[in-house]
Amino acid sequence: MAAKRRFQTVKGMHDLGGWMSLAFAFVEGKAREVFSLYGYDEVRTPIVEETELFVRGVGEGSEIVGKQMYTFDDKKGRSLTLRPEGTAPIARAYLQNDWPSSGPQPVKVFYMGPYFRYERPQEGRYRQFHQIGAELIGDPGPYSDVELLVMLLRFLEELGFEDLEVGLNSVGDPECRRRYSQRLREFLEPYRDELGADSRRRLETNPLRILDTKAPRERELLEGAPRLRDELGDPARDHFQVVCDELDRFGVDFEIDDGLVRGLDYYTRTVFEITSTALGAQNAILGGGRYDGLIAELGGPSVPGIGFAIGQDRLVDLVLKIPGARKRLNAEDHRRRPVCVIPIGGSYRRHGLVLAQELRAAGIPAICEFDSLRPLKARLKQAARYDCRWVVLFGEDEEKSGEVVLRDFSDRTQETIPRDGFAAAVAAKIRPDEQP
RNA sequence: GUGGGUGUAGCUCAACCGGUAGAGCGCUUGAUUGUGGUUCAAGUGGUUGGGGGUUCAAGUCCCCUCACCCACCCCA
Repeated sequence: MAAKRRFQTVKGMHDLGGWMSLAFAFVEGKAREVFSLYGYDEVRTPIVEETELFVRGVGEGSEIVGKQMYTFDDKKGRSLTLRPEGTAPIARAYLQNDWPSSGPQPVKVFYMGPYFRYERPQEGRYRQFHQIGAELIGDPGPYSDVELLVMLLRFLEELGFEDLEVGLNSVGDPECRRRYSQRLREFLEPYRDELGADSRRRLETNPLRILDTKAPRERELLEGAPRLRDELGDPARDHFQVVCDELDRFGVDFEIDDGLVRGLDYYTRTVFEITSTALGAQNAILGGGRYDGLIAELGGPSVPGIGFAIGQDRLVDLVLKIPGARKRLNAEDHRRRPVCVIPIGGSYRRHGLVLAQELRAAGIPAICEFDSLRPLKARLKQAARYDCRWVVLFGEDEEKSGEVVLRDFSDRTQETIPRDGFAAAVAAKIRPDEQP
């Protein structure tokens, strides 16, 4: 009775294959390489956490906690949530595993993996998306901010990006924010009627978030608004000054963006974002900042931290748009299969298996086309589809003469070589060609 | 959550004002027996996303539903 049904991925979640998976692996490899250079270690935290972790960590008032979490009860009635972001789990791990006393200070870690947010999908925004992030926990000073940013930019450079827009701001300490929120509220109150419904609500709950509105009328109004930066207390102001000065000294091209306030409640002081105009509406490829109060909020000691999260899906989109990207990815593709072994005749299939094994033992990626009942023609076509450059043929004739046929697809030539030690001979032919 | 757009063969798309579905690519086989990427020939392909309605007749009109895409929102 069951009607034929075509299963497909859940809304907003996708299979990643072909160029996508290549680019994903490429980006991940570069992240490991570069972040390791800066002394960061990789960690992997569970994909599911206690719901309360995110409520406390990300903030009850945030959009994420408010309406975007995949939350469910397990069989014992515990409320669990698919992680919507990476920093709170890292903070949890920091406390749970007592990283402060089990390793060097400050703690430097990076991570990558899938994250989940229940939103309406669109370009660059998916329900399962992927982030690559790093966190530096335990140093309050501005030099850590600078180093983290320099590392980040180094990573992006290695990927082949030249001119990305780096936005920087300081959202100050909690006291500065409270003070400023009050001032902003007073400033906007007279224009209440000109604000959109969202902004009006934020006037009560979180006036800061009004700053990054896209509504033209609201942007106009904000032109004359007091600036958060002018409201910073001395410590926050000095901190930000050092960050800016040092970034200048490193030749980092950034822009101070007064409207840059991040959507997660835990941010303090330095916040940043890197955007690209090549991305469409979802133009932020990464964001981050300092979160000096987060660890304490989760019940730990008062320990400062700073980190960032890169939208891997968006990053990969951009990587694939870089001229020559595909060629570069192919060059780093470990999955290439240069040789295809084709045994001719049903009784030679087991020889195919053995020949292919010998090639692999010699370090040559090889596949075997076992379907010996099809015409040789069709099987050669398969070899071509696998992108193989070489084909090894072995059948009755070869067995008699103790040879194998090695065919080169690139120039349609072929030769016979002795069966014994053929893998070494093939390797010798291929290797020079393999070197870039 | 709110808008707008789109669903026809594995893929990209076509079908005038309703008349009962077509092309390219792909795939399979062949052009003498064991040789690919070109060419030629034949073949394979679809309950037009699903359900209901109007009509003599629906891919085409109406309603519902589902899915995908884009934007708002939000963020990575």
